[in-house]
Amino acid sequence: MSLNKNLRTLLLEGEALFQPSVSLDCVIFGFHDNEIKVLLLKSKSNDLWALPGGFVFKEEHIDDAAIRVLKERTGINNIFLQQFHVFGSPDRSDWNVHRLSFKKEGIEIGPDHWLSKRFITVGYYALVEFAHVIPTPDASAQNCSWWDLNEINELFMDHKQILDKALDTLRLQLNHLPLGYNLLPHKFTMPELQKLYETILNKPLDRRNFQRRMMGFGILKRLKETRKGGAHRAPFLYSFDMRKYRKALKMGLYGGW
Amino acid sequence: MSLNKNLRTLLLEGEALFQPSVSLDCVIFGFHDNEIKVLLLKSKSNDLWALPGGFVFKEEHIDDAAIRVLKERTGINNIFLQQFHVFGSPDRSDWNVHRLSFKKEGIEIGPDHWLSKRFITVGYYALVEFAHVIPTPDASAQNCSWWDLNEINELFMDHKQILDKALDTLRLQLNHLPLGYNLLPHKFTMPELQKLYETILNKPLDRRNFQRRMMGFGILKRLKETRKGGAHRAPFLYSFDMRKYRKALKMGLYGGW
DNA sequence: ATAATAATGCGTCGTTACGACACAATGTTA
DNA sequence: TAACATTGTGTCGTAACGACGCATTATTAT
Repeated sequence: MSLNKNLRTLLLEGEALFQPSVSLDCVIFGFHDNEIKVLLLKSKSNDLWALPGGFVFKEEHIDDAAIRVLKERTGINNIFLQQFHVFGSPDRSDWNVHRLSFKKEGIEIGPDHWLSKRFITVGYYALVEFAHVIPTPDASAQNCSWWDLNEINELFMDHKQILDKALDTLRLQLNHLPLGYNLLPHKFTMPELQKLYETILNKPLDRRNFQRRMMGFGILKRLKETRKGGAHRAPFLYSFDMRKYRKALKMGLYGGW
Repeated sequence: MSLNKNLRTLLLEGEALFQPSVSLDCVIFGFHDNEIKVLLLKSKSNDLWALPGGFVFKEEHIDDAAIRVLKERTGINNIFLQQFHVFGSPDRSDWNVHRLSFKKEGIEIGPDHWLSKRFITVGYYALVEFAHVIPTPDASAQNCSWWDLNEINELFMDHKQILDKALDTLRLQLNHLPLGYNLLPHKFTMPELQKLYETILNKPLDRRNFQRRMMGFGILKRLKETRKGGAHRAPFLYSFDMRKYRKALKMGLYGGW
């Protein structure tokens, strides 16, 4: 089996290829059906789902490694990607977990195997346009698919904590980044944008005040089209005004002194 | 010489003691004479100043390693300490720099020496009370002292970039953390607190509006004492109201939705 | 002593931001 | 064609905030 071969290659040659001790894990956020989605991998050798992650090549920038992983799992370039935390507990994984996992695949690894050693992992979160993603498993996974944020309970190792931390960071940075540009399609309606914010903040917002505030930022432009086909009055479509958007990013965005 | 012995120990035994590939560097901020200060180390074997840094013991949490470094350089426990970025460029150091540095000390290290390898470093920034710090050099340093932020130009390797990034992060997080508690002495005056903000933000603020806003946060209490001895009217002393301070931290602090 | 000085304490005014809410407009379905 | 649900737009009152005036007070100069 081809994937299995890739897995063996990883196990045998990984130590020579990758920077030791360091890994990275990506929390890939999407937005669909008014729900926050997270892209997860189902391990072949383990019943738990996990965040897509990877290792850093010996001569690779760690941010480039994250971009590479993202590209491999989603097929997307130019992803909004951000470091958010380093998870450096000495017991965030133990080699026995890996041993048992790989044993199911008929592969034996000992405590001295490079994968059994302690890894410090750098967390990245990504905001991607749901519809553009082609979920693609890696060598060690049998499945790759979107999960509803609210339905995620237990994950592999400390990945649930990593996910939670990513979400906290996202909420903290909400007022500093023009959310939506990366998560929504090019054209979107105001109610859709509002739903996104409501979902992330986990609380309802006033329709009219939301619109006033959003428009006040001056980075949205209303198109002449409306979204017909809905069950009621057709809402206008909006898109981000890239000129003002970039300008706002440079100015340091909203709020503050 | 004792320090030299420590240095040799580090060079010879480091590989066995420390997690490979991973280091950490600390940007230690202080505030004194209306200036932001940064604690720097002067290498024995190099003319450049550097951020205090260190490595992570095999069974040590990376955050604990940062706490340990901070404790060693400043003598302070309970420091406000925060990860802010991972610097993972493959060429952020090259082994030749280390080779030349140590050569001056009469120590030869080759490209295969563990210190010559590539390191990915985790940046931490700390806010400390200037007067409590006892600057203490480490084994590889001949000097440890405070520098004026504005007078820092070139630093060892990429440490200037790390410093700049720390400062950016600090400014971004200004509205989310009650600055001052960690940087100022227990009792302080409103003009002192204002100077701190002005220095970090690098722009003047209105005296009266600043006071109104600060008091509005409800985490300061005005004492009955004044600071006499200044050249003019004696300003009141303030201190943080710890009960309300902690409460504010939990509530998520100011601003936002 | 007494006045000059300069920084601090405290308040006002006008504008803007924002939460709560009312009402009109519009596309779909019964 | 009417009922309905959702969207578009505006108002009102309060709170936040920037700009600014004036009184207060500790030190210094005369």
